[in-house]
Amino acid sequence: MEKVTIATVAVRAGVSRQTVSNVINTPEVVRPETRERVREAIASLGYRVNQAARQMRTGRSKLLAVRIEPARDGINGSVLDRFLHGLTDAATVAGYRVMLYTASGDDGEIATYEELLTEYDLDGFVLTSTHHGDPRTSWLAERDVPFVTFGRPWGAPDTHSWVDVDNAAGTAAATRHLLATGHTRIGFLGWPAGSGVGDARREGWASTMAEAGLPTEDVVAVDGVDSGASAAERLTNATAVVCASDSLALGAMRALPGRAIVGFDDTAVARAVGLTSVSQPLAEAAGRCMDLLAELLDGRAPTTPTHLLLPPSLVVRRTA
Amino acid sequence: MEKVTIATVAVRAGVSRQTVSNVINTPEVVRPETRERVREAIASLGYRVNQAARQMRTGRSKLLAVRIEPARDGINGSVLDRFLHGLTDAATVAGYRVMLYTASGDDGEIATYEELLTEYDLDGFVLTSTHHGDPRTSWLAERDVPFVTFGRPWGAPDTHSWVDVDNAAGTAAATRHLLATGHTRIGFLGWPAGSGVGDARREGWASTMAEAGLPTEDVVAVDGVDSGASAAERLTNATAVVCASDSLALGAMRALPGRAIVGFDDTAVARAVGLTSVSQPLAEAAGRCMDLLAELLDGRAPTTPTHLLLPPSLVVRRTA
DNA sequence: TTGTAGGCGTTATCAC
DNA sequence: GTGATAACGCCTACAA
Repeated sequence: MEKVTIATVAVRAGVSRQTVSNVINTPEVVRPETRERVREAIASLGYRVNQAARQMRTGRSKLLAVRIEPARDGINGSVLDRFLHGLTDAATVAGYRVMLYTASGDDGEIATYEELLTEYDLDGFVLTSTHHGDPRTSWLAERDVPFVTFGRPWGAPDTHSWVDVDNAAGTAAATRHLLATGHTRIGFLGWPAGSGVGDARREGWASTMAEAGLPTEDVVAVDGVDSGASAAERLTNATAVVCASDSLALGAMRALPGRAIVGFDDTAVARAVGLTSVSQPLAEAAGRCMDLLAELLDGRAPTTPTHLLLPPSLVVRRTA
Repeated sequence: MEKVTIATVAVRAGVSRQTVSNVINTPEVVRPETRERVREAIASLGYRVNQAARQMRTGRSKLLAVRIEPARDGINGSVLDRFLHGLTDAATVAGYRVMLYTASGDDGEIATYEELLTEYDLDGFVLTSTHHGDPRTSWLAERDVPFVTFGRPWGAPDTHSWVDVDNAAGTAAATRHLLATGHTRIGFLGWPAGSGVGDARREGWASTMAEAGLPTEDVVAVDGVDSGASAAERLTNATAVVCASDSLALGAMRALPGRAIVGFDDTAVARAVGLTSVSQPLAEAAGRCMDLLAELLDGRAPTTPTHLLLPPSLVVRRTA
């Protein structure tokens, strides 16, 4: 299999290399019959552009990067997994490829940006796990590197485009479901205050309870099954519990057998044990991230950043 | 931040571009003092090679590709996740980057190989989920594309290098552990015969039982918690059950409360519910894959392919 | 040991 | 509408 370049195609179609390039990049500028002839040559030769050569000229690599994190607690690791899959799919459709990197800490990640940017000319980044005081976004923004975050910029100004899941809507839906099934003493098992995601999940439950005019009871635990179990034991009145994660929910199931429990993230664990859980639309979120990033990369992005809050859905199983 | 090329460095160090290139690629050919001067220039300018330009000349992209699969059953999705993380880490150390792709079916994957190879000049592939009648390895081998598989070539000749986890050793260890804790009637809950991995997992249990001179009892179910539960109910004599996966084990836990159960894969679910399980050394497997691939890419691979069988370990928790 | 010349495949520019 | 030319940054000859 000989190497097929734009020159090979040009010879076959009886045109110049430039005309072939035009057919690929700006077809409307080529006469239809010529265009057709070139296209046939491309197809019959199985020609494909050489991205490295193109990149040398255009400075664009058609490459995106995402960080793959160690599955922390483990239970929630699959969330990133599903997001990555969706992103890879969406990127392919949009003509991009996804590159992986690992990094420890925000500074390490920023160092990696520099490497990736100068060595591979990366076109853009998708950031996950945004958090309070996140230095990554401003670093990228200062250098005009296109990026989108999956997760809103907690505590920072909304100066870039992001996609997020409406965490509060998720726990609100869970709470409404429990109300509809007759519960009135619905507790909440959450994370310590301060994490944006965790606070939003608590808020969805709290506001729904307030609307219903019902008293609330909530406890706090670091994420984990065992810590969730011991915290749940302090929920003495509740007949039902909304939890900030499936890990906590699992703990609650153990500590409070027989009560209605709802988790968050719809992880494999939830499916396995029949735990009702709030499911994030990860594939859609990934697709939207790609859409926004593509806009940025094509220079057709609106001047004001876009913010997308996607509604999660409740997957009802045995526990509620 | 101006663009720093090899020419910038050359000017700064007062040498020719070629000398800079030599310092980077064949330092031993440059006089030590010159070398040092060039290195200082590189450091102070923050120079990094442009991979696209290098690739144009050398034909090597320093890029590897791995497929990211949709988390099938879900429970076992995290296995790939952890492997990917390890691979990304190992690749970075070896000077490579990992690119992701998705594909449906073996043919779709092969089509993707062509694209990746011609468009991005990929240096090599790491394949996962090898199976009987896998057409991917021969396609790659015929075209002399460097690759390594994580998972041995079931039913096909061992003509390429691979890394795998010794599945039989895992269930054997689980069985020995159960024997040591006093069980004699140890059943097996496995997948239908025909999958290489599943058969190996059964074999480890069966041979250990045979060595101990004990009678065996085993049932079969497609992977899943519910199917595992109903199959487990047919294990009437066993006081302990070794399972081919954590999903099946979860089913067994439900169907046979109080009996000793061991799962396989040490997924998040196992940690969450306290299931004793066989843990695969995924980070190490990924590292080995990278090592073997690097050998291949550097042309310093032995003429006969390398096969690595890594021992898993048993993580003992509450259920056994 | 160091420097010079040429070209990898593509596209932007500017003639025709 | 089409084609010639140069340039992107690097590396491999080869020459000095």
